[in-house]
Amino acid sequence: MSHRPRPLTSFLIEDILSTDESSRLNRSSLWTQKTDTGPQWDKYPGEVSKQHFQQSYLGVRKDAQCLESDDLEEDSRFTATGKQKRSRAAFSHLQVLELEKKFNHQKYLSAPERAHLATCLRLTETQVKIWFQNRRYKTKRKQTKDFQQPESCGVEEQDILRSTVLSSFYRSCLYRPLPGELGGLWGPSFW
DNA sequence: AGAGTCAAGTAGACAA
DNA sequence: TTGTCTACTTGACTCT
Repeated sequence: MSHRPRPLTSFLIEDILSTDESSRLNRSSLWTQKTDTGPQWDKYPGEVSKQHFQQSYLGVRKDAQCLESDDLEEDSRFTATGKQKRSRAAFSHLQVLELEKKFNHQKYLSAPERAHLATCLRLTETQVKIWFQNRRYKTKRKQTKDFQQPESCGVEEQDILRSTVLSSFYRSCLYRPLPGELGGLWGPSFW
């Protein structure tokens, strides 16, 4: 069986509008990822701008039909040389927010902490690990850049972080939390 | 169209 | 040997 990356906008709108979680899971199980990432069905809504949402809305049904009627789209998932295209999961703003919160608190995670965070955020441990690796490198790069460009030193990292996360949140104005997100980690006290 | 972003891939180093 | 680290690079995607 070949591994096919899930297209970014596939089922996006239906995922958001549907309240039938099991049907969403069934559809997402059509796809397996190249890595151990697993289906990413719950990760896209928060990353999509209103404009992109509106554009996607027109095409999503066609997209879903193609997927259900199989291989019409097959060619688009592979390069001209027959190699599989690489997929890039887009974490939801809430996942990023929680990762950032954790990162602010501690730059390195132990294995149990990583496992716990991964479970809470419905990510794999590898995704959490890679995110922290990338985040540390990003921070270091930024510090280097700031050192070379002292005029930008007035802005605190926390402010940049906050604006990034918030703008991501406001952009994705169509986000609706899943039932499971309303309690626990994303409870009312969170905001 | 080109620049920027970011998750994932790669390579080499290190520790247990 | 295995797992994780840094320091990049790659490739898909978004924004302007």
